[in-house]
Amino acid sequence: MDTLETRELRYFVAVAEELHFTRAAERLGIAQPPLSRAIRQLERRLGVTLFDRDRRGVTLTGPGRVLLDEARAILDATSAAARRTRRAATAPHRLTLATKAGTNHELLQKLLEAYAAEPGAAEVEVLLCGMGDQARMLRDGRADVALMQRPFDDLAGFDTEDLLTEQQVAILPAGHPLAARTSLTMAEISDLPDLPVARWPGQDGSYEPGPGPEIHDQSQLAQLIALGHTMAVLCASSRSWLWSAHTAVPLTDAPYVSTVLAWPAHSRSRTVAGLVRVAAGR
Amino acid sequence: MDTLETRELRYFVAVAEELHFTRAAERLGIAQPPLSRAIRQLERRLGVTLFDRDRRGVTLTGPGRVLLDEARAILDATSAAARRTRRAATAPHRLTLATKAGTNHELLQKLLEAYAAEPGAAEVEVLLCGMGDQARMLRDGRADVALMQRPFDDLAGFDTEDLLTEQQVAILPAGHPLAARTSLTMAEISDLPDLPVARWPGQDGSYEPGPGPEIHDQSQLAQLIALGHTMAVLCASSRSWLWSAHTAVPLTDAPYVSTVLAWPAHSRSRTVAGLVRVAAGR
DNA sequence: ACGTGCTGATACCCCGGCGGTATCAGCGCA
DNA sequence: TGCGCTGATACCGCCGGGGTATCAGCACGT
Repeated sequence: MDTLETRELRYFVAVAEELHFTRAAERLGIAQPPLSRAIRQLERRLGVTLFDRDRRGVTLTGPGRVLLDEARAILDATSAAARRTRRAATAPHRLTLATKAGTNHELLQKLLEAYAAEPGAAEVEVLLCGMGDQARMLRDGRADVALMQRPFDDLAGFDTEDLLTEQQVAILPAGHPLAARTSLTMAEISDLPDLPVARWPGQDGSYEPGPGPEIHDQSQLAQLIALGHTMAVLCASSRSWLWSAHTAVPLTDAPYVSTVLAWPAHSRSRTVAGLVRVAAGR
Repeated sequence: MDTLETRELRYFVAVAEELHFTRAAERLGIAQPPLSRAIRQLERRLGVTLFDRDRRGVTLTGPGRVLLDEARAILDATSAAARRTRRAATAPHRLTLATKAGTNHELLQKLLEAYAAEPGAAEVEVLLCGMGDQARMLRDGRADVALMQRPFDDLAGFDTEDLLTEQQVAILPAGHPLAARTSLTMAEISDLPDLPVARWPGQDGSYEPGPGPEIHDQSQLAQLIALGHTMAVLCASSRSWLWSAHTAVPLTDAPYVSTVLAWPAHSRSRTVAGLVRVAAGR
């Protein structure tokens, strides 16, 4: 009745992404006619037109866009399911925790120590990944839990446990006039001509256009701030790695940042549950 | 390679739930041999043993339990995908909002009014359901958004927007000695021999054992409290429907309750987004 | 000890459906 | 008006899912 097979969803997503049956077919490694037929069958079974095929190409209909979102999530979930099942078999007492460079290191260390002291604790493998990669790692099953930051990271679809909430601070060169202030507002530090804010790479590795220098790690950032070339807005715990050439000034109107432990919703894994229990201090 | 077909997942879940191949097969409406073969194929493809079949029946292995969680979520997601796609086609400008009896009615009314005033607002259908049903409605695609309460409802897997946070109050018969107090603690009102706390039905419609009366709606509760037979702990906005025979006393140590608007993670639906934007006051 | 009834696994067959090739049909364009 | 491109249709072959019949292990009974 309403049994969307994953094969159909794969086909549908390919067509929806290419908006071109022939190209989608060769991407899938099949011929075009079976693909056309599969999509037609899907449309007939759902009783819904998913694509408009008029002169000048193929476009998604409204319901088609809805299904595209759902199908992508389902396909992610199936490959995640396979991966997690295999990992549960090959490494039954191992837990992969994804974190990104720049999240509170002491917090993680304390968490890991506390968890290791638990009876029956699993071996925890820490996976460092780039900005925003944790969500993908969690979604596709390559990680079991992740350290993430609200409101920066997209926590939709995960269960979370708050670990720490902290203020944001502006990291300035010690010699800069604003470094003498005891607090600052976002307005005061945005668009400073002599101190453009540093730019991190996005999910795809590219940089947004802007005046600030392009950076990709913390040591680089530290160097550039010390040289007086840039500044950055980070959470208060970043103070731990500052140099004497840096000054951290609290930002009164920036949103508070929570570091949270996140894991796939409804994971009933005993190992994940154990780590979460420790993290929650219970 | 790692293409779990939904048919395989359906079969797997059936066996995992029945722990009996023959019964699972007849539940699926197929014969037992093809089912055994399908599970064997799945195990071979994953390279993982999902069931232990020894004398004395079939049991799930550790990896099997992992896959069961994942498979259930995936099957829910596929039927939700089909339902949402169909609804997007048949009622493109309609939104179903799930709420449970007892959640703040004024809040909902204000939200609906504000949304209706938006240009291009969709028609909103309000669906009243029992305790904890909203999550299922949202997950299986029968609802697009839901009003839920933290920490009571399970918000895992949803995106949320906080609407209102409020204190909890004890609703007592006006004549009761404790009704004269200006505040109470949880300890003071638990296990009162003369005022047992009322019991709501669980997800399956059954009641936990306890001394209090079994109730199933608000008017029943109001009646029983007025008669001095029971009491209840509810959020502060419940004051709006109290009678003169009721008294609400703030509970200083009960957790605050947030009424939140919840929707499926990563829903990019324009109609849902519109309602959320209004709810967020943006 | 031996049959009996239960389980799931195996063997074999059949047919529906998936994927392939060949071809058609609409449409833009030189 | 042909040419090139698109997706749709027609037809065919074969793999694989599902069926029946049967086997094999194991806990019972007497």
